Amino acid sequence: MENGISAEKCRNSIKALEDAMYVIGGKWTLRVIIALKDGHTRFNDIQRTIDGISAKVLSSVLKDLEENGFVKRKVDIGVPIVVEYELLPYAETLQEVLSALVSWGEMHREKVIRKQEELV
Amino acid sequence: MENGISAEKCRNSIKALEDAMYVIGGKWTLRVIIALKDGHTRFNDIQRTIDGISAKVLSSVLKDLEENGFVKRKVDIGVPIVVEYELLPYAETLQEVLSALVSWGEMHREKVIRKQEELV
DNA sequence: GTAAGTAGTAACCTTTAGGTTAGTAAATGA
DNA sequence: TCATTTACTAACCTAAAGGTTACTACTTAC
Repeated sequence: MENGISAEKCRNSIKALEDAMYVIGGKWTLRVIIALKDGHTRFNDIQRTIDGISAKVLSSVLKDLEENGFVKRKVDIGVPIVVEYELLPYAETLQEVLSALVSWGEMHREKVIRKQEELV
Repeated sequence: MENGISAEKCRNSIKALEDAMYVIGGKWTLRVIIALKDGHTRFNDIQRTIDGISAKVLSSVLKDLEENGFVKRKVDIGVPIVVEYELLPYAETLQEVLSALVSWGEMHREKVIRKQEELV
């Protein structure tokens, strides 16, 4: 385990893991991405879709998503002004992570439920 | 999008996602799992392996991992008492999540670096 | 005339994960 | 003999993520 190459590799994997968690590990980040995927493109629409999120938090999540290249903010200057948030292709790169997390989460929940039933 | 079945499915996926993030989303959780995978089984050994983790935090992470069925705590009553933490097979179910996160993190970092280089 | 919707921001507060320091008690090493 | 190692725990503190409330200025609907 302690030869140079594999230790280096291991450190890189950990770094990558932490980078990923930093970007998508927020409480609301993935939910906002899912809402956008689901076709909700406007601020209040997204907020209504995601139960419990506040305007302040949604605003900051959207800014982070923009900075990270997941989302484009489009402003239509009209009457009234309409702002739309559009998922960029880069968001699709998360697909594997998302589905791995979802299927693990489902599996884990079933396990937890089985365990609880055993205790009854 | 708004028919009953797919909305229900969507809500379940989100729930699963949140469950997963709740279990593995802590700052140190995945790193502790990796250290255990790497063959570090004893408390101080793990702590030395993971740069920056405190005894208090390691202790609580290990307790959570035990509760979630990832880890078994084994006590050898001898002189001195030796405690060993052993990864259970259940931890292997995380493999897909881990590798998806690592490869996404690597890809994302490269993208960020490229972007920074463009700016120079 | 007033309520509600548009997309947010400002100021403030709370919660909690995590960090810091110190200490246990017995054993080994220098 | 003094420091170090073992596996932690207790008490305390901090930072930051997130929550709450109120407000903007304009428009449409009732």
